[in-house]
Amino acid sequence: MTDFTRADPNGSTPYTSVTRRIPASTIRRLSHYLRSLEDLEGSGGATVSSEELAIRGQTTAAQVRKDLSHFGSFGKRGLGYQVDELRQRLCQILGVDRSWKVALIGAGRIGSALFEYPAFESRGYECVAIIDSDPAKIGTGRSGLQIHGPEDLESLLKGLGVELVILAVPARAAQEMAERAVAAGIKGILNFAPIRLKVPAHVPVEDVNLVMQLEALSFAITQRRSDA
Amino acid sequence: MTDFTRADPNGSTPYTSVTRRIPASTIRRLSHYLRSLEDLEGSGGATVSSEELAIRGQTTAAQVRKDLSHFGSFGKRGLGYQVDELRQRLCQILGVDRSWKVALIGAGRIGSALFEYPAFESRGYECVAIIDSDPAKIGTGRSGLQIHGPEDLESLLKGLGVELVILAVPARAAQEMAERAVAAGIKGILNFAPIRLKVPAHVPVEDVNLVMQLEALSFAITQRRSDA
DNA sequence: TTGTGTGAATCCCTTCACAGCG
DNA sequence: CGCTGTGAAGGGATTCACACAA
Repeated sequence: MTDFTRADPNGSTPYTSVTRRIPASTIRRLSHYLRSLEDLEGSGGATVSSEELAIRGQTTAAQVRKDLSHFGSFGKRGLGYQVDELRQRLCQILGVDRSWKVALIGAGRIGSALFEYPAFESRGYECVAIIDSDPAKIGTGRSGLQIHGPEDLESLLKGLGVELVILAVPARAAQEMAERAVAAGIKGILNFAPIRLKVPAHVPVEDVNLVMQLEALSFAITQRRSDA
Repeated sequence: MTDFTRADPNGSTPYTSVTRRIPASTIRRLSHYLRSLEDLEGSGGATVSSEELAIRGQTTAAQVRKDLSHFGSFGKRGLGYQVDELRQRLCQILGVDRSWKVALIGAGRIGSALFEYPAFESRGYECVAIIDSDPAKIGTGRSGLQIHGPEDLESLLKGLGVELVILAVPARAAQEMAERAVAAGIKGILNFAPIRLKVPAHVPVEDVNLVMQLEALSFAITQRRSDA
């Protein structure tokens, strides 16, 4: 469906625009590399090898080089990668060389916890609005932000130019909230509700599903047990 | 490394023990199917087709059948799957046909939020211990459980027979806590710290990395923008 | 000599297509 | 006839291996 087999004039602009389809696993690894590079900036030397990045990211040197090769060639043969330069490049690639306005929909326990997760702001994700349907919460505040009712969703998101939404509402409310957020122009959703959201293909959704991850653990443990 | 190419007498015991390597993506989909089946039990008929499960799980009918075929053949040709029977089977496979004793290490915002996440208990994950290093928290309680200091880790985990650990401590403390938990006999870790834990190969680790997921979103959005 | 960048080979997952059971 | 179960085909991602640049 929607076959974007675009002409590939290859190597046209190796830096900014990327043409080929990038595996999701590559993106996850880039996040790891970025964190490793940040660590290295404090403690390590000025350059890293793919080998070193591989060890820290629990992958292989070839994988590191292949991952990076999707976006250009950033290393020097015989030397490795300039730590600071590669870090900046990865920030660009991952789109974290800027700040993102985020709205929190659902100020329950999980939502609120996230809100003060320190790692968010350090990456430029800035919470600019909180929405919750609980009348007892509306009007009260969290770290300088007032909690609004769901009826304000459209005006808030549009008015503030929100691009990302953290959706942390009960499953039954999630689909509707997602649709309204998309209609209000948001560009991506981090979804905590344990359902598969139906949104237009151009709106990426990342699912956070803790029960599923626990199930993966109990499967792995049970599995191992029943071998042997 | 560690090549477990085991003899494959094939089809020996199609139900309980499984020999072949199962893709992680299959396990994630099984979780979805399980949830769908639970929904169906309330509202739907007594049987489902792979087609129906595929739609609800956002995959294909062939994929559903292939996923299930790793574990046996649970359907009736021409009919589909018995909803209740398949649900039970999936519970067995995922290891949620029993309860799991879970300890929470790190009672910060994220940790505490999880603790009252309703979906956990409904799947049999039972929090039996909370550990935190903050002297102000130790001795106080959360929903009937007292918070213990890190020095009690070993005795608590062993004494209570804890099998799963939710690790929600700052990155710098995570590796040490993980090692102590493993030494205390736990069997799996749900890790919220943004580092790659080094643990023995027989201890499965599931990483929850929200910053990484946000980065995946900003990448996808930026990516899309720089095409066209 | 060292360590990157990359085609080629390999491995693994998904999709296809159909035989076969109910 | 309907729908599962499954070998075979196909497509992607990882790994290999080496040419090449510093």
